[in-house]
Order: sequence, then structure tokens, then C-alpha cells
Amino acid sequence: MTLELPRRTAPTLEAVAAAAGVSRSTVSRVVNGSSHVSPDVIDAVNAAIESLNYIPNRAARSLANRQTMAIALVVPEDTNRFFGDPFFAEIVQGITQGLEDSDYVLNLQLASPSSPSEKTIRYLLGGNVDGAIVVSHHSGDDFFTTLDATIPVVFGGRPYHPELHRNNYVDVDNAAGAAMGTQYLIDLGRQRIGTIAGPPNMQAAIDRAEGWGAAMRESGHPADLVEYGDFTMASGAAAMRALLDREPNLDAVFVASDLMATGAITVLRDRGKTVPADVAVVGFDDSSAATSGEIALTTVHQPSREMGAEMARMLLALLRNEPTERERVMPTRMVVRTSA
Amino acid sequence: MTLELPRRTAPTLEAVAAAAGVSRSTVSRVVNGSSHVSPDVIDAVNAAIESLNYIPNRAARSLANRQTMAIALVVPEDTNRFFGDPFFAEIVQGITQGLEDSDYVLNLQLASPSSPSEKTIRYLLGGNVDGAIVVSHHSGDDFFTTLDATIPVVFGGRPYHPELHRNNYVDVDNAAGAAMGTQYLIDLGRQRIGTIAGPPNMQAAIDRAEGWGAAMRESGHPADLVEYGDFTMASGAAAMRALLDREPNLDAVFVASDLMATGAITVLRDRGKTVPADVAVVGFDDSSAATSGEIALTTVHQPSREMGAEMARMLLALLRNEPTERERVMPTRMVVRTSA
DNA sequence: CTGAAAGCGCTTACAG
DNA sequence: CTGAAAGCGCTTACAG
Repeated sequence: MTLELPRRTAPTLEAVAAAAGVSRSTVSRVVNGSSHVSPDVIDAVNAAIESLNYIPNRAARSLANRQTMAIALVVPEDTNRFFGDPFFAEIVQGITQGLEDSDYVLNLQLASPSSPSEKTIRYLLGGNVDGAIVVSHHSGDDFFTTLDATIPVVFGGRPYHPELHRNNYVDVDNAAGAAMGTQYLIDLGRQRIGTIAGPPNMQAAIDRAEGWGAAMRESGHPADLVEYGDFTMASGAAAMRALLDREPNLDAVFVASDLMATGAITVLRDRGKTVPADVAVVGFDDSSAATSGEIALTTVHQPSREMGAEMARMLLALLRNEPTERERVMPTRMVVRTSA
Repeated sequence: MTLELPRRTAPTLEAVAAAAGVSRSTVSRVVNGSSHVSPDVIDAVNAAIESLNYIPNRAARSLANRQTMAIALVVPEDTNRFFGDPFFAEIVQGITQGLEDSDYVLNLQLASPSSPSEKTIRYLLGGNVDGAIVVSHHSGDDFFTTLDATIPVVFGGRPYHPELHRNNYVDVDNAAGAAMGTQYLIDLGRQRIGTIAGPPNMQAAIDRAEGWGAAMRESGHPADLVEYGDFTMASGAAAMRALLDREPNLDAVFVASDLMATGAITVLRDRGKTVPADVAVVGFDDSSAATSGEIALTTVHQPSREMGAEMARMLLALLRNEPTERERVMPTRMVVRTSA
């Protein structure tokens, strides 16, 4: 049995007003930093706030001014994917950092990868948050792409079927980045270059696969060796096996994420292939997964943390009705280590 | 420049009442599933809700009934630690699962490891959540241990200095678990057994170090080989180096977390030691880190997911004023793989 | 610069 | 079973 603690009931604006000998309006003004309050009144009110330990009730405030000062970070991925890929950690860090100087708090909502649950929908639509950042959007999820009819939304990564909706997003040029990574392998003189693509229901995955294909075709190579993963290590391993079974002479592979590349490398070594001598591997992300394995990955770097910060900045601008570009495309670059 | 979308203003209870031809009270009753409403009225109201796409405004509801239907998961760790250790992923999964059938949403708050920020404090005290689960508590943080004077709190892991406060928590018997892991090494006939302990400002770390010490002393071994890490892989590696420098003949080590054990093993191999032949390693957690390295860890299993679910259950009971035990200690067990 | 008053969208005794 | 009314704790024109 637990001890029943008498829960303290929090002091209200009213109490502060009484203590400071002013009206509630005035207390509200100083709490919200409004100008046009005389210095001594400000001091008196602050003293009362201090001594009563007053903290404004957020529900009341929200109801009155229709702002929650909270934003949702929605990640339509299951817990394993979310926690398993360091890419997300960096995005979250960036967002947190971008929000630091603001008054907004970030509420993380793990949603279902297929379509958002009733609970998520009610949360997003029920006035719990002023805006949302959606990272890792999948096709079929029109809820999120149309959510901005209700609250401002910024996507981390161009949403699927971007032509259908005019959503705000920050992204890298995935196709160009992938082409760069592939070109690097081509320039190495590799002949049979495959790719492990991400899930075809995600725009970034599609774009990276296309970038690989474009680079291959432009240099006169066949763009036939494609296998798909879902951005997890295990799926990277499985795709690598499939690729090797189809083409034992494969001598390079462009992998759409570092985590999948790590999985692919395990398989290559199991099959007796040396990396990079027999098979060169280029990843994508340059997340901490790139350097956590035994073979440091040569990879296409995307500025994940900065992207997160940029998402926060963009959403803040929308929330404040400040002008902002609808899309922000950040640069990628090659990071050469040992896998290629 | 972004396109200014005219944001739809959500329908209110009032609108539903009008549409259904009943009073607001009645709509409120059916929304909240109160009994004593006639079937046809229920149908009429539901039809109106459906057609208007009504979602109750949470701020208004909170203000009126003093419930937010939200609970905070507070983790006083930086993003790297939180995302880096699969232990947290499992706890989160457990909590999420334990909350699934309830109407509560979970809001994750990453706090500072030292002391909570002003933002976190205001969040927790400003009526944003009905209760909190605090995982990974450190010493010096009396804010969290006294937070239950304001809202119900459940700790994941016995808080530091539990004798000072009577907090609710779910935990394993860390000392017993560590003793079991150490005893396993002793039974293997190992002679020089060190330990890599967790940070001494965390209760679980202290308890595990004590469990190791107790098992050592009881079997007549000196309990002198202790080095401390902070539960990260890198710190496990550093501690292993220190241990080896102090005692080159060490032939076993009990490590207070799987992640640190993984780091320790890298060092052992770098120094030319075979695991388990030269040095046997026993970890703690049995998280996914135990099997992600090249040498599968023999480890002390703690039921992280179930613990998370239990935290949720306990908090829900507190929230509903149902009786519940103040502490729940769950069982550990040895999982023997290859590292020892 | 300051206060009285209305209102935000709900819930909840209180009557009936 | 149902409704009128008060109230939750703030903010915000509106006066002055």
C-alpha cells in the first residue's frame, strides 16, 4: 500500500495578485513580459511569484491564448528502428538544440509506421501542440501531409509524393548524394556495382536508388543490381546476401544507410570477401554507425544535427508567422574512410 | 516564402450540442462515456461528433477536470547516452506497452543529468502531466525524489539514497544479481576477478559494485580490482585498460552493463587476450548489446521490458488511486553465452 | 501604466 | 435521463 501524500494545490495567478496587491491582469502582464508595467510593480509581482513559488497553469493559459508552447516530434517508426539507428539520435539532438532558446518544449511521439493511431491523431488534433515535426515519413500516410491544414508541420526529409502537397521540409539532395557515392565507386574502377536501397515507400530511399541508377547509367554501367532493405542492420545483411547470390562477382555496393552498410559488411566477411579489396562499400548518413563497426565506413555525409536544428528553426518561424522558405536542402559530402 | 493556409478552427462541444439538439452537458456525458444517457441520445450525439469531426480540446478539459491524461517519462541523461544504450529502448517499449490500453499519452523529456533545467521543472510542475516516470536517477537530484509531493512519480530503478524518501519504484535486486554474476565467475575457477562498476552517483551502480564485492569476500577473494565507467561503451573500454594496467594477470571481470562489457571486450582483444579463455567477461542487462558484438555476452538478465510495463502499471494505479505496492523488485537470472 | 470584465472550451454538482 | 449555471486559471481587448 502506498502512502497517500496530500498533494499541494498550486498557487494561482489570483493568489499572486493578492500577495502583490495588484490585479490579475497586471500579474499576467509581468509573467508574460509585457512592456508598460512600472518597475516597482514588476518587482512586487516578481517577489510574490518567488515567495509563492508560482508556476502558471499551462492548461488555463492554453485555453485563453490558444497556444500550448509545445511541439510534437512525430516519428512513424517502431521503437526498435527509432532507437536502433543513430541517425535519429542526431536529428533529435539537432531539434532539441534548435528549440533550446525558445519557450517551446518538445514532445516525442512514436507513431505506427503504417498509419497513425487514433491516439496520435487525437493528440495532434486535440490542441496539445502548436506544431509538429514529422521525421521518416512513409507513403500511404496522408494524415501527416495534410496535417498542416490544422497546425504548422515541418518534415524531416521530403515527404512521399511531394508533388501532391506543398509541405515544408528540410532535406538533403538524396539523389545527388547517392550519385556522388556511386561515382566514387566508379572512379575507383569498380565494374559490378550494386546497391542496397531503402524501403520504396520512403522518398529518401527512392531518391537514393535513383541517384545510384543515374550515376551508373551515365557511366555506361548496367543499373540492375538492386536489393531493398528497411534501413535496419539485419535488412542490410539480408539484401547483401541476395545481391551476392545474384552476382558473385560484384565488387562494390552503394548502401542507402550506414546501418544497413554495417549489416552488409558482416555478410561480406562471412562469405570470405575482403572489404574494400574484394568489395568496396559506400554508405549514407555518416552517423555514428559509420565508425562503430570494425571497418570504418566510407560514406555520404548528411548534416543530421544541423538538419534537426533547421527543422526547429523553420517550425519556429511558421509558428511565429515569420517568413521562411518552404524547403531547405542541405549539402552532402563524401567522407572517405576505409570501406571504399 | 510559405503559403499561408487558413487554419481550420476546430468544432467545439457547443457545436456538437447544437447539431445533436441537446445540451453541452449531455454531449460531455457521452464523450466521457458516462452512464445514464438514453441510447437514442447517445446515437444522435455520436452522429454529430462524427459528422463534425469533433475532438475535445484538451486544454479546456484539463482545466475543468484537472487531469491532463499525459504522463512524462523523464530521463536525466544526455541524448547520446539515452540513444546509445539499448536498455533504454527496452524500458520505453515496456512503458509504451503498459500504457497502450489506457487513455494516457507518454511525453518523453530528456533532462540534464546533473539537475533538471528550469524548463523541465516548469513542465513537470506546470500542470502538463498527471504523473511521471523517472528513469536513471542520479544523486544530487532531489527535485525528482521530492516531486511526488506534487504529482505521482514512479522511479525506474531505486532512486539514489532511497532511505531519505519513500518513493515508488520498480527495480531488480542489483546487488543479488551482481553477486550471482560474480559467483558464476568464481565457480568457473577464476582467480583474479575485477569489476567495471557504473557511476557511483547512481544507486544501481553502487548496488552492483557491492554485490560483486560481497560475492568476492564471501569466497575469500580480495575485492580490490574496481574501476568505474559511466555505462557507455567508451567508458567500459577505458576502465578495462585501467584494470589491465593494474593487474595484468586478471582472468575475469564482472561488468555492470552490457554496453560497457562490449567496450571492455574490444580492449581485451586489442591487448591480445582471448575471451573467455584468458579473461572471462560477465555483463549485466541482457540488452540487445549483449548479442550485437562478435562475442555473445554471458550476462545477468534483467527484464527491462517487463520493468517498463510495471512502471506504467504502478503509475496508473497511483493515478487512479488504486492500491499498489510502493516498490516492485523483479527477478534477474544468468544467461550463459560465450564470453564466460 | 492599471483594472474590471468577458471569454477560452470543457466538466460537474445541482435541480428537476 | 437531461439541462442551466458555475467554475477551472489564465489572457486580452476595452476603458480609464
